[in-house]
Parts: sequence; structure tokens; C-alpha cells
Amino acid sequence: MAKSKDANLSPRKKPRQARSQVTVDAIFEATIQVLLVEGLQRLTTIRVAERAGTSVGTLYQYYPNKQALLFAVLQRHVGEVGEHVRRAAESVHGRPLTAIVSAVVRAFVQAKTDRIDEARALYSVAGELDSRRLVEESEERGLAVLTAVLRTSTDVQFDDLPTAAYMFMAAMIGPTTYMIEGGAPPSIMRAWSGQLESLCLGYLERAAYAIP
Amino acid sequence: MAKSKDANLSPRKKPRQARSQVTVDAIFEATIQVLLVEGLQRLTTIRVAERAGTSVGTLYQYYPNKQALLFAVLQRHVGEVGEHVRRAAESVHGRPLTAIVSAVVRAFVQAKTDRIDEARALYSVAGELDSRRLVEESEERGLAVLTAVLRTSTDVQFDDLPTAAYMFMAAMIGPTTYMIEGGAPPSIMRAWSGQLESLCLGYLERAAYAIP
DNA sequence: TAATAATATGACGATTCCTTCACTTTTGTT
DNA sequence: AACAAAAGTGAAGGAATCGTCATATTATTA
Repeated sequence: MAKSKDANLSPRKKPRQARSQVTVDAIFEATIQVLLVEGLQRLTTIRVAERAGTSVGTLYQYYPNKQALLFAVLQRHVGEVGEHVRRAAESVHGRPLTAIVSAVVRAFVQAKTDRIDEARALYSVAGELDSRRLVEESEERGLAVLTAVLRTSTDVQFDDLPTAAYMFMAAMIGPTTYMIEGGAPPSIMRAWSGQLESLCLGYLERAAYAIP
Repeated sequence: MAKSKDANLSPRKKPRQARSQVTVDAIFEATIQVLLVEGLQRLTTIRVAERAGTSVGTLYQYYPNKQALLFAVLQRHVGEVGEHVRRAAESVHGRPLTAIVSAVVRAFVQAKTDRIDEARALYSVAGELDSRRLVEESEERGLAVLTAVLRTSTDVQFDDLPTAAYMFMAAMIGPTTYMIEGGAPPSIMRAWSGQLESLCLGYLERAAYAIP
């Protein structure tokens, strides 16, 4: 019976002076670095504080517990990536399928690769039971965004739009996670955006029929 | 600097009587169950032993440490899935692309869904730094298998075979992991094999050109 | 400048966990 | 049945970690 400790995750104290904002940011970045270098198992609050150049006590003034630290990093990452994709999708409403796929895939790959350290570091965090909710919520929003934009496509329609949108989502996130986590060869990484576009478009064109 | 403690992972004692084999199996299965129910963070040797209906001492007679326990489960899983795919690929050497994709995808999905509890449980384990090597080795073998079988296709060839094979691999593993881990709706899960076939074939047909 | 508020520190209590080992019980053999 | 080998047990040493709090330092305000 897993304790459903709905721990408080909001900061206990808000930074009011400039120096403390610096500290908060340093702790945030240190969390990513420790995750990358040591792994989740060896991430301790003391290690994070040391890497950030402060002390545990300070850490606990801004993050109520270790969990909150990991949540903060995960939340910002999925939030930013989601927001980028949402904006890209919005900008291609009512365009042909190829334009939609191109814009969305590019935005997604761009957002992920711009934050590749975070993406790598968070792989193990996202796998923990405690983080599922956060990730799922973000995925639901993403699915809604993709469903909406696919519906506006001017040249094609889908028999089963929910499935098509889900596969589009899975085809972007799944392989990209695999690629980033697995440390693909540079040749692959460079070509990723184009390859992923092919993958998604290849599927969606098969799942669609032309509008008369 | 992460300690590269290449811990001994082979069992300290081999089971010689029937009862001990039962125990070893029970511990193995209990590991999966604890992972599923409690998560990696809360997996302790005592919890595993209790769930298996034995004691910690017994556990340590067959697994030298906690890490070895997780490795054993992960290794069997990737080994079995890899083997299934390998056999499927072998059986469609020298056939057209559609036949190859169909056989390989089906075998992969079959193997994964037959072991869906394991797959779910291992998601967090595979994310740990310590497990990377094991997973990477399996992925390398898989890539070699896919490269080999794609080369034998009778109706198409690839400009860039390594990239095509990598994407084929990523298109199978990535979305399936996403689907299983995210707990997709049943409608999606039921249609998964067909959808994944579309995804892979859609990509590969774009990346290929017909043999004259 | 003096007083107050904000920020920072790190030793420490409490807890959890890994692993060992001296010992018991069960099974197989002579 | 007597003995040896295999299997099983769980208390406890030792190590690691979380989060607190009494105290110290720095900034802001009056």
C-alpha cells in the first residue's frame, strides 16, 4: 500500500531579493546537472545544494522537499515544450497536411534539442510513479492540440481522427525520446527533424483521405 | 564522478533442489510486482523477499545484490523480445518490404504485449544510469538484425540504409514504449499492431526506391 | 545608524535501507 | 537412523539520506 502522500510542492518562501533568485536558479540548474552526472538514485539534496554552491538549509527554504525539486524541473520542461508545439500548431491552422506536420515536428524537435540536457536528465524522473500525473496532463493537452489542428487541414480528412492524432503524438515523442536517451550517432541527430517529418507524414497520409 | 562499481551480478549459488528453483522464480516475479506496485524508489530487498514469501537472507543467496535483481529482470525481458524479433526477421529474409515490416512489427508487438507487466515495470529501471549498457547492447543487436533484413528486400532499396534501419527501430520501440507507459486507451491498444505497421511502412516506403 | 526582515548555514535526530552471518530447518545419501 | 549438504531465517551493524532548527550573516528600512 503506497502512501499517497500528496506532499506540498509549492515553494515555502518566495524570493524577494535578487540574490535569492540567483540561489533558486542555481539550485534548479544544479538539479539537472546532478541528474545527468549521478543519476536519479544518487541525487540527494546535499549533492544538489553543494553543486549549486549553497547549503541544504537554503534548498529547503525554497523547495519543501526533494520531490518538489524534481517536479519543478520536469514541469518547466514539459510546459515549455508543450507551449512551443501549441504555438506552432496555432500558426498553421487551416493549412494543408504537409504544412501542419512540418511546422509541428520542427517546433517539437527544436524545443527538445534546445533543452537536450534537461530532456536527458528527466528521462528517469518521468519514469517514476510519482511523476506520472504531471506528464499525463501535459500529454492530454498535447493530444488536444494535435487533434484540433489536424481537423483544420484543408486537403485531407481522417476516418478516425482520435487515433490519427494519438499516433502523430506517439510518433513524435516516442522516437525522439528513444533517440535522445539512446545517444544516437551525430549523423542521425542532425537529420532528425527531417526524418521525423517523413515518419509522421508517411503515417498520416496513409490514415487520411483526400477532401473532394 | 559516479563510482563504476562493476558489481558482481552472477548468482552466488545455483539452485540444486526443486524447491530452491521455485524460490528463485518467486523472487524474480516478486521483483516485477514490487516495481509495478511500489515503483523503483520504494523497491527494497526486504519488500521483494516478503512479496516472494521468503526472507532477505534467501534472496541474497541467489542474487548478490539489489542491482543484480533488477538486471536479471531487465535482461530476460530485452533478451526475449530481441529473440522474438530476430526469429521473425529471419523468417522473412528475401521477401518484399511489406512482408518484412508486417512480420517484424507483429513479432515485436506480440512479444511486448505478452509481457506487458514486465514492460511497464522496467520502464523506470531502464532509465537508470546503471542499466544503460545492457539496453544499449540489446539495441545494437536489434539494429543489426533490422539492417540485415531490410537489405534483403526484393522490391526496394535504400539510399541510406543505416538511417532507415535506425528509424525503423526507433519507430517501433519509441511509440510502443510511449503507449505502454502512458496507459493508452483500449481502442488504441487493440489496434496497435496495425497502426505501428502503418507508421513503419509509411516511413520506409518514403525512404526507399523501387528496384528496377 | 539602529532595528527589522530576508537569506544562508550545517550539525543532527530520525528513518530507511543494504547486506551479512550465526543459526535452524529441510532434503538427500549411506 | 545418522550424517552431510542444501536451503532458509531474521536480527543487527553500518551507511546513506531526508528534512529541521537554532544560529549566523546580509540586506532593507526607518
